[in-house]
Amino acid sequence: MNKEELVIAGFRDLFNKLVWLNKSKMEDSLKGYKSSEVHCIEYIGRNEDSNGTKLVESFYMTSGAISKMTKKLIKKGIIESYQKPDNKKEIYFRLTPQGKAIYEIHEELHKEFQERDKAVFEQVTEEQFDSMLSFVEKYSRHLDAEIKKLGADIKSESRDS
Amino acid sequence: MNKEELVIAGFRDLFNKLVWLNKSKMEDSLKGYKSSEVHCIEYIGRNEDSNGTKLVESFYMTSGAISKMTKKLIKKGIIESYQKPDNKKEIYFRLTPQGKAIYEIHEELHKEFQERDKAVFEQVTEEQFDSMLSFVEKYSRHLDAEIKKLGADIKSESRDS
DNA sequence: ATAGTTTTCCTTCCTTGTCAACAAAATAAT
DNA sequence: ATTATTTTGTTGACAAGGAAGGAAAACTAT
Repeated sequence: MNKEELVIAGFRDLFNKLVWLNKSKMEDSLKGYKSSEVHCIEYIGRNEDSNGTKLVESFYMTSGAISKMTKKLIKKGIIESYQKPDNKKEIYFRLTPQGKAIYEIHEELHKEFQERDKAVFEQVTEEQFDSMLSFVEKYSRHLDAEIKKLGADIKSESRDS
Repeated sequence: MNKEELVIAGFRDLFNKLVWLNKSKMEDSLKGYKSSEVHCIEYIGRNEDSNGTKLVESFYMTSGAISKMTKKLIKKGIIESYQKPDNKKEIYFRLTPQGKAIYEIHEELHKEFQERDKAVFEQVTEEQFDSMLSFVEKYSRHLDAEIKKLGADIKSESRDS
């Protein structure tokens, strides 16, 4: 394995561990709420006027899945939907008081996780942070371009048929 | 968001993109095979004497899921199982010729992805690689320790009841 | 104005993964 | 040697997400 593969594989494994561990802790503290639901609550709590499309884009999930999840959260009384007077198509979401309570607990947990991992991050220098961030940014932009290309390909294909 | 969160969130988003994009390309080239199946083929192809437990550990999936996936792959004729003369419990897997063919195509695709992203990685210096790798390693070890702790917690809990 | 196109959201069916209970082999304890 | 515990793998009920197709609102040509 070259270094390129090592970095990718290393980060993938790291993320798997992190997600698994935090998920366990989360579902322990927030009993009754799944980590995917909490993730959704987090997003809606942080972003004013979230709607289905925004959730689809940031979660890399299909619109069908988002539709079902939001419906379930509404049924549970965790979020509520609303519309704007000049737009009858888009449906926005906001947290209910119950949702806000969960959001707060989640924030606390988040701080707990940071505290847990402090020892690791304390050893990272500013230069290392900046270097990693610049790498992430460059790679991310590159992939955006590739995804855009793929989108164009799909369109040109469908034009043939 | 502090730098710590930026790095984590940045990598998470980067990975989501990478997985989504490669998955699309993969299911385009290897029509009929799901990316999860290919992932499994890749692991079995690379690791001599893979068994269920090894797959569970490296995929962070439940043993039920692994059991079903391997059964499906056997049914499709992509992998085959075998046992060792001195152990009637453990079941090992290896690729069939058909599985090996898929493995080869996957390897080709992998090279294609590397070619696609070459421009990004060429800009990364040796020092940056090493710095990222050391970060991944440290963090990973830290999480291993935390996961171990959690395992101990679970055990002590069940001892109470 | 209105006819086509795109965006946004929903529904149904299917696949995949989790959970929990279980069985059998291997290992440990007495 | 016998019994208890752990490891390994399986199964069935259930939940989550994807795919495909559809409907209504919004946009964009004429």
